Amino acid sequence: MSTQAGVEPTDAESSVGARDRYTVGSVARALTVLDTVAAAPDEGITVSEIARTLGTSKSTAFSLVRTLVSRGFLREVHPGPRYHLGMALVRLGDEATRGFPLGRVCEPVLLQLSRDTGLTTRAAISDHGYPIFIARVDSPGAIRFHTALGVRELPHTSSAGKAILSQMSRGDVEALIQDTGLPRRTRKTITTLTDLELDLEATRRRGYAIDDEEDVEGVFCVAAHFVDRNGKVTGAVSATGIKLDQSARQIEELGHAVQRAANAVSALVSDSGRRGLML
Amino acid sequence: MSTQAGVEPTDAESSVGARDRYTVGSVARALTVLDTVAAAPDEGITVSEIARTLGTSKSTAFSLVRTLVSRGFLREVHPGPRYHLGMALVRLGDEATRGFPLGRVCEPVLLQLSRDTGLTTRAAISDHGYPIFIARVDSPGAIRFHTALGVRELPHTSSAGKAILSQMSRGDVEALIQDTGLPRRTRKTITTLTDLELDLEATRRRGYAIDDEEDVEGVFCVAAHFVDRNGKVTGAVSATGIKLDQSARQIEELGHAVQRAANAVSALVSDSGRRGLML
DNA sequence: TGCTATGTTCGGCTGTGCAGAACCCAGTTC
DNA sequence: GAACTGGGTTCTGCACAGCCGAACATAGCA
Repeated sequence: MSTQAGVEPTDAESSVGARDRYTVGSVARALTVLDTVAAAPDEGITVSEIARTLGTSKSTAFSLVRTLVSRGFLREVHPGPRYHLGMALVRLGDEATRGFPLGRVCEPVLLQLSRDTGLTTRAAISDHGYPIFIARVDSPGAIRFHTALGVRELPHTSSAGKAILSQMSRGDVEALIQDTGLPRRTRKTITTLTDLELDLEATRRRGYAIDDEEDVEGVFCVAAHFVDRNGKVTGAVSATGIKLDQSARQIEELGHAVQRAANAVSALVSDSGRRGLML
Repeated sequence: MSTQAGVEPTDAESSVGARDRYTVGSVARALTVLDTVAAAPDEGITVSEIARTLGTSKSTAFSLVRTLVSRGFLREVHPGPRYHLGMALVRLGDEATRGFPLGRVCEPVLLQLSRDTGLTTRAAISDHGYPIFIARVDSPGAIRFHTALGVRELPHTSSAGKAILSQMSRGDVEALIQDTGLPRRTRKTITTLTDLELDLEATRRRGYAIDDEEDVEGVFCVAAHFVDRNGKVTGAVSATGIKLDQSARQIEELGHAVQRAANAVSALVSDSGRRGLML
């Protein structure tokens, strides 16, 4: 219950390290290189910049980069040697998604929902209450949201997160919020526990969650949770578009469409006899 | 021109190593772990198995795995600790595809083509003549091909490869075939240079390439190349389905649909003012 | 022509990552 | 239930691999 104590398990994992005595340093460094390159702007990143963010010498960063390049995890783009993520990551990423059958199961549903609504649609799995998006179908329109896959989003600012939270017990929600807090993202972000409880109650009543510019200004989002064969909440389906003063009726229609999609996913999940669908 | 000489650049990259003096061993080992896990069957792989395929001690493999797990590149699935590719690879893979804008550009076109034909559609870029698929839209139907992204396919067994080859000079094609050979995949695979030349000539005449069970038994595939703003061939669009005695008319219609899609990609590529679209 | 940025190469010291052995633990088999 | 056979985990010590720093090459800029 109380948080101030907390035995002392947070000691080692304070910084990025998480060195649990078996961590091999150079590998951890190399992985950090990958993260660094991923976070770099579109035009790529130089060895020197990598060395700076890693806090290592240029020659060390150079060796790591060369190793990653030789295996296709990074690619060198001239001029002025700049590095991008490589083909091997496309390959492994594609393969990794196969490990989450849920994503593949959702895809046709997302496709249909995207066609019906004209919006970008996504599916998230619940990682202890946090939504992690694992599948996406971009809207046919020109507007592109930079919606990353595989990252743990905040539970209280995304509609998918709130759809998941709405099905958790009050105690679990409070415990989760203890950990993560309620950081503000926009002026409309929910920042108090009572407001969150109210919103979750409303979500339960109407059957779908709404994110009205609470995560990103100008972005509107609706989501509904889905369950596995045992009724356990495993994730949510969401549709995202730009905020343009939708009428209450439009929102309701959208909400129901998303709900139908989520139900379809629930059915497909129960259907696919294979247990698994882990996480 | 001649291939037999070849200064001596193939010395070091003989085995998997490619240790160009700056390679850091433990990182290379860790990357091999990722490849190993990726190649493992769906139910995952154990530390011991990894150690065996790596040819290292259990404890070494254990350290590497722990490091990768702590960073989310692998995930542990009980019971009987088995490892799968992790969420970080989904994230980086998704991010990596952003580095190939071509993929994102193609997506709506592939979506449309998939809707029109009911088939799985893909886009490949040409890596020195070899096709590498970087985008895919699965067919809505139940049949799923295991079509991996990011892997270098054989040029002579895939329709995308032949579509690309058909636009290369005879000399370049011969040089390429010298390197890769014409390995047989099915009983219908083209295995002689003259047959290949004939097929490429036919491809040029009709404007699209056909793979009639030449790569996988029972799989039929049609592809057309696309070009960048300078007219340089940068890749191909393909549609894949099961072979079911399509009529000549049906094949022709399919071919033209794929051609239209490829032309659409060419237009979009030239259109998107940004040079880049590298590789 | 300097100046400062980059990438690249080298050699030497130190620390770390490796192997191996020992230890658990769970499931089989007799 | 004992013996056996996998698995995973822990520990120690040594050798060498991986770091750093310094030096060099090169490119852009004032």
